[in-house]
Amino acid sequence: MPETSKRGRPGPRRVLTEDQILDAALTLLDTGGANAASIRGIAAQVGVAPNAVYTYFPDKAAVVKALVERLLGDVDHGVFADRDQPWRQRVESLALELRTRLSAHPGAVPLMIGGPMDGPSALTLNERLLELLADAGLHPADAVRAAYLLIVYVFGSVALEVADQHQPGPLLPESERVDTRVRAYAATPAEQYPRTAAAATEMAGYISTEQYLWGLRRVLDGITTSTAAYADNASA
Amino acid sequence: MPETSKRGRPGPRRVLTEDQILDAALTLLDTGGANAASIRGIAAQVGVAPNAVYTYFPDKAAVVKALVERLLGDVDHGVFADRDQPWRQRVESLALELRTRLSAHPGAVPLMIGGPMDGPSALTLNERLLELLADAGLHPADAVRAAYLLIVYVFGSVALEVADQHQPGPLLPESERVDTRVRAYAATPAEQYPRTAAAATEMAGYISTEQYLWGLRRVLDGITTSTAAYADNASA
DNA sequence: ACCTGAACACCGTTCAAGT
DNA sequence: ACCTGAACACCGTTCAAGT
Repeated sequence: MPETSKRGRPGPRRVLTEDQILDAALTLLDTGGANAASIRGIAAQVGVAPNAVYTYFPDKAAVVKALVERLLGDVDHGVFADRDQPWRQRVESLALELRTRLSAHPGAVPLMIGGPMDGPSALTLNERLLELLADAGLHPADAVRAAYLLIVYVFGSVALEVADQHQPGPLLPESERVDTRVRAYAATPAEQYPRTAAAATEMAGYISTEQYLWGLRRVLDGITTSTAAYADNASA
Repeated sequence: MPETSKRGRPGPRRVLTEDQILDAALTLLDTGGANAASIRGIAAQVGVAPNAVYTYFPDKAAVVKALVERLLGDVDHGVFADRDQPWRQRVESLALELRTRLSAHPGAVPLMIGGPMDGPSALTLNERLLELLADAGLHPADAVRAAYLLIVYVFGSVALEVADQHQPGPLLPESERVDTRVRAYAATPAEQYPRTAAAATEMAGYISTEQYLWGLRRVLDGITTSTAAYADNASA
């Protein structure tokens, strides 16, 4: 909340906005990885002294929290809001949208899962997911557990995917992503790890989004078979 | 590998071992959280100058890597090795063992998922999991995908659980763990997040291990219903 | 070969100014 | 009220010694 003038005289002028600071943090994150978003780096990026940042945020944790809040707030709720769509389709849309948003800023992912996601955007997302699962016919108790399972799967997948990339910077193109894992598997001695080594050839044509959706569908299958969920969709 | 004497004269003596350094790192991690394992802190802990650590490890990343390797190496393979047990039971045993090991050092969890898990212990674990799923009757291609799904679930669960705890130090006792989430949910305004707020009362008696096993079983259900896995176990 | 002191280039954060 | 320079207590890492 910028609040350009709150009372009396505004002082020698507020030369920045919170959003500019978050923009700078995101830029540093995108180019230098999770550790690049330093207070001093941000300050340099926006052209103020390091301690000027403390006029806008009480400490670095608050900057990170606000950044996470903004990123989660950017999630497009429209793609899974249509209640005429089959519920599994809606969950897949949500999961893909979330993954796309998170993958856009890999450097921010460790910051997200580094602390509790309890901001308004996270709560809203949780609320929408509970609504979706209620639409699916799940009892409230099941919906709560299922929602958490889905959150774990989505964030866990993205976190491991980001972790498997050694360098900072943008995530590799789709075609090379699972390849990181394949290469690691292929490099293992086949005598000691026969199945892992064999998996490398097995996974030759894999695409990371396919693996992501395969796992998501298994999770949805599990939820469907063990709850009162309306099984509106064949599994692929 | 300590290698007390490799050739000629050993120099003015090797006053430490790699293991002592890792012990010190773990101690700091356990008491001060993920950021407490600094090279300088470790050096102080073991009583040497900071740069002495660089005789044993090339840089901090190598220390972290060795620590992760050791923690994953501590996983007891015996608990899921028995091939006479139903395969789902064996997966549950593995998942619980892994969770116990990881939860024992919450400060190390961000370090684990902060980089690729491609050490010998991680590969061995992967190999054992592939064997287990082969025993279950899965085709190799399915086994590879299912193994990755299970890895994502286990590490994602532990990572989010650790993240939900604000303070460093040991993980809260079992009875208070999901409570952290319950409290966050209960604090939300019911008008804006009715389902999330209702979930708080729904989850009143939840135990974190129960939620963990519930999710794991849904994942196993999903794997069973969509592959050639031998369905040897009723779902709970 | 191993350890040390000293230094360099960083951090986050605080404090006493200046406007 | 907002920004600054200076400082404090930290980092990881390197380098030139000493033994």
